[in-house]
Amino acid sequence: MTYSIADLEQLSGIHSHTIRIWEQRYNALSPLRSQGNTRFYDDQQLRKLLNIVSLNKSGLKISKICSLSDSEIDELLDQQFYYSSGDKDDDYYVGELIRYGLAFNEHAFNQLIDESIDQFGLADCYRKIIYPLLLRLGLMWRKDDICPAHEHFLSNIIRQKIFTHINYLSLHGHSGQKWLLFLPEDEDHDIGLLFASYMLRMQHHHVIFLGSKVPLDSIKRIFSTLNVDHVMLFMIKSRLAPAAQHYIDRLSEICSTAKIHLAGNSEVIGKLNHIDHINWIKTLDEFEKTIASPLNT
Amino acid sequence: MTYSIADLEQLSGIHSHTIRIWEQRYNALSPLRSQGNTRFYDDQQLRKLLNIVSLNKSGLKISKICSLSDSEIDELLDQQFYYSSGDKDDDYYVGELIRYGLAFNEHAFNQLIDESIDQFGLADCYRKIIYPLLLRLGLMWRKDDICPAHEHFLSNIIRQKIFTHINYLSLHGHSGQKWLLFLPEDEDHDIGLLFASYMLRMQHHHVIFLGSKVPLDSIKRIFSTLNVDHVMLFMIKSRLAPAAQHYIDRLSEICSTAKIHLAGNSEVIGKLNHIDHINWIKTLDEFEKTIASPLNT
DNA sequence: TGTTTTGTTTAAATATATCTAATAAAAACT
DNA sequence: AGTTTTTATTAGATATATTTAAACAAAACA
Repeated sequence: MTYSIADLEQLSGIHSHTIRIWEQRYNALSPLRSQGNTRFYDDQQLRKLLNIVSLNKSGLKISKICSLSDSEIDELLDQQFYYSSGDKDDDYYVGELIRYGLAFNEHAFNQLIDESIDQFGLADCYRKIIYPLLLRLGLMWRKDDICPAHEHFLSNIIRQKIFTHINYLSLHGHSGQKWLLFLPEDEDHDIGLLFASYMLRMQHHHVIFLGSKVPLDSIKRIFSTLNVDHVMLFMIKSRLAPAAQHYIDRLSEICSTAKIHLAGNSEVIGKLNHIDHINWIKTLDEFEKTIASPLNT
Repeated sequence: MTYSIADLEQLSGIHSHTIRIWEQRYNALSPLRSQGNTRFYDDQQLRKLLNIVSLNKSGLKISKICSLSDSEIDELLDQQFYYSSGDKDDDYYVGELIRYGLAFNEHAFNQLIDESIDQFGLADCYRKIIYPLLLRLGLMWRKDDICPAHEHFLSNIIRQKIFTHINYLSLHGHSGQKWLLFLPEDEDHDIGLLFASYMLRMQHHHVIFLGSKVPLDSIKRIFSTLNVDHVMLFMIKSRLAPAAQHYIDRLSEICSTAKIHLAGNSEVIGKLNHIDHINWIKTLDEFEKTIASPLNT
């Protein structure tokens, strides 16, 4: 799998011009070249760019970042994420689960996660274990400690768990409000959305779950027939500000009769304009409060 | 969402040259044009192309197809798929489920599908109802009778059901052989693969399920550590023959120590060369026979 | 405020993709 | 076998994306 500089622009939210000048000035990336001298990039390079962007957003200067060795960058990335969750037991669970995942040991993974779901309930298990696990997986991918196969293996087991618990809840009637859940066309990671679906159902809300990669045009076609009170979506990927803005503007127009709830990449969401009418969900706690006491649309 | 002619080539398996000449000679498609006169296409046009290709593969001449009206094409498409399954009850189930899906009525859908799973078991329910339902959904999308939101809604409930039943099975120990299941990077539809995972687990096989969009590079990196006996994947999308061949050749090289099982689009698979070592699974029955009596690798 | 660092804009050149049109080759039909 | 239909190949022209390089603007910093 290789990427053009335009692909990198989309995936990182950094203009191609800037990517080039970082290369020229700081040797940030070392792209491969086609016969005709056009740059192209592999996963290794994509990861490096995402790491640079991430450290840059956390305050480091580009020149500084690019002067560091790979191992120094690794350390800084660790510092960004590996603050202890405060609870040693939780950290232990996460570590063990990842160990099992890397060994593709489904049986052991299942036992441990089932045990912790039994103990804490799915909601707290997600907060304490699954969510930190997913964060760490993302970081490990960026550090090249795991490959996509590991991530797919683990996320499908987690998907299985949440789906199973949602299935138990389908006995619940819904007395609450009507929520429409989906991800934009170019987003893949639906586990957070799936968990939101679970939480809403726990509170007896009525959920229409569409999952990932739903074209906005399709939402437009069906929206008026749905009579939903709330729309919830995640924007997780890095994006160029104008693209994100355009998407949210269109969404707002299409879903003007519902309250929109937006979660995800705060770097992207933070740069949006005209979102006073949108509920930006920054933490899981905020989300729980939102759904506990029904909002007025 | 719009597509370039190169996108259409990938999605339909028809060379861009041919797409252009079909337009010139038969007015097959009516692309939009950029300022600079470059063609681009919308979902409507993509569907039309896929319909034309499908009818063409079933034996009709291009010139004939393009002389037909939209409604005549619809009829022919129906004939291609709507042969009765032989059982009126099953057809009724499928129809009702789709009705509920179009209304986003999860409760009714759940009741009916749970009832039929209780009655037939998941395996027979898949064969009689879920699989025909998915086929019909695909056809309805191509006829523009449903939009992606409907398809996402329905397929996520079905995913929920299969995941739940797989979760029950995780108590099973595995005494059988070790299977690795995944889809190529550009494939989305994982329900068939998920069902295969269920069937294998029912037979006490050991399954490593990776799901959709796994890069082959990643398979390469982990394959040697896995010691799997079997690799199973689907190729569902239309592809250009050389691209499909290249993928299978690489896969064969990477997974040379395992038996490869391939299912999906017979138009694509049928054109492959050098696949004597690959088990082409053409029907569900064939698959069941394959996994009932362990193969020698 | 002045300096450094960083990101954006411009320009002209080149690479890549697409366009039209004509011809050749292959496949299907009679 | 000959005709029709369809697909593949070629060529030159144009559109779009990428390249380098320089100048400019904005932001960060001291």
